[in-house]
Amino acid sequence: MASVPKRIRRTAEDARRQILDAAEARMAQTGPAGIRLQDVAADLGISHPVILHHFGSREGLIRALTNRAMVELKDKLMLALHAAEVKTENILGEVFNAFRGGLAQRLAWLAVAGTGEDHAQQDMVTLEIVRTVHEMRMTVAPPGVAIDEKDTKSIVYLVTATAFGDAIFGAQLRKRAGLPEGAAASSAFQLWFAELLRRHLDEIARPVPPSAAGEPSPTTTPRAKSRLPENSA
Amino acid sequence: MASVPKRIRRTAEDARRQILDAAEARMAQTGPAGIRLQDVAADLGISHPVILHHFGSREGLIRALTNRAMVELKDKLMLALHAAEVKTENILGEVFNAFRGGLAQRLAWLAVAGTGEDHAQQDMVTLEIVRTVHEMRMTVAPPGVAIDEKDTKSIVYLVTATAFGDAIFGAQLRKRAGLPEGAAASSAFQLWFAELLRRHLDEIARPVPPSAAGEPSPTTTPRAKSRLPENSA
DNA sequence: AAGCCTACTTACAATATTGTCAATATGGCA
DNA sequence: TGCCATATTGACAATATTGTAAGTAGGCTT
Repeated sequence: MASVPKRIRRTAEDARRQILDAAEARMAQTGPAGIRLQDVAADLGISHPVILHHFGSREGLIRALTNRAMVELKDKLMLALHAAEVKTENILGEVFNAFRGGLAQRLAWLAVAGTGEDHAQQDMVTLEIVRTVHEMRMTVAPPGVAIDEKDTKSIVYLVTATAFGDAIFGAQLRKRAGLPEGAAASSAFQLWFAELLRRHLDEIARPVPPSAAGEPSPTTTPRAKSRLPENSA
Repeated sequence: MASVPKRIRRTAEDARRQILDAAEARMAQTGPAGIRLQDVAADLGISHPVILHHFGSREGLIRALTNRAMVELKDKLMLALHAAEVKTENILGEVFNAFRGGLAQRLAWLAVAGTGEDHAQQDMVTLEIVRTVHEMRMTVAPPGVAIDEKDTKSIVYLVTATAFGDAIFGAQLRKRAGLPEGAAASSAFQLWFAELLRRHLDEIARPVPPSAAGEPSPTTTPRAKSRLPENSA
């Protein structure tokens, strides 16, 4: 009768991974407030001090969760960027794909749930992303076209902010704005946004004589003013 | 000695307003988790059951907070739209101004903090915004150009999502992406984004023959496909 | 097979936080 | 001036949740 094993002893690595998985799943359902040690432990069939044993505190769990999400984002982005290779047209689509699967929403929630300290890991990941994107852009750029690193940083910023905003408020805003819901709608928005961005990239890639930085004629297609504004201060 | 009034008796309206102000201020400092009845009450020098008396529950307080923020957003947007009037160039700048002062961040936090029910008020506000924006666009549009309401809805969605993403992750992302911080940086980003959007609006305003709705040629400048994608499903 | 490391458990502590209830006093109003 | 509605208070209840401590047991090494 008592063939039920009283205890399952995992390796520390396995335990950590399973706990992170459970916490992630719970957060996906109930939002960041749903990460309660007792509940997460219950989902795994363990007692909640196990979580404290492996992560030190609830904050430690959230930190680990955030770090893992950041690494996942980085890996997906790197994969996407290298998959697109020189085919510039597809890069943006690949990048948007990297944010899919609730990853952006997870990161957004974690950013709100966290108390906001110890961003060392996240900072490193972000810098690596910016660096890689910039190298990609310089590789792709036709000779004679200088890519401003500020421009890369701004693009990374815009894409990230938009993806996050879309992830958090997507469902609510779409419903309230009267747009259809579901994955198709989000995908359609991403296509539209990618098109918008690609237009900017096309203009960057076009070499402009340095003296022609005047005002764009508003009636014709505004092709000048392609660079991002120089951030003063 | 005891000239200190033992009790200050406010009107119900005043009490509600003061409580909302205090909760708002506290949230601005400590995030959405900082809205604790005891702390908010302490800031006002009252006891925490007063809050429960006026708002029923903590959820009620957060609902009221959200509603007030939504109304504030609506008022600011309406003011901005009517201030810009027919001058299309400035509309986007005005709209971005409406999101300033931490309003977007407040709304974003509230969206995360709330349990997500009873969106009636917010839905009404959103619909009114969409309706007003659409009327503005139809007024401004040159004769012979039909403005698709789906396009308006998508634009409202994009602007809102981006403003929210910028509000939540702005500071963090800017720092991590290596962009300068401060109001100037945010303003520069808003200028750049407004420019991006204006380009889209310019293309919309250009009347297209209805038969030219085919596939865009990928190699040349993608000038077709200017409308937002039709959302299937 | 013995022993050790440590993952795991049970029980408990500590605290914070929302919410209830009866009593009080305050300002308007008759 | 006296009454009344209700804003406000203080004390208490209920519960949830993080964290601690000491002991137990599982599996790997020797």
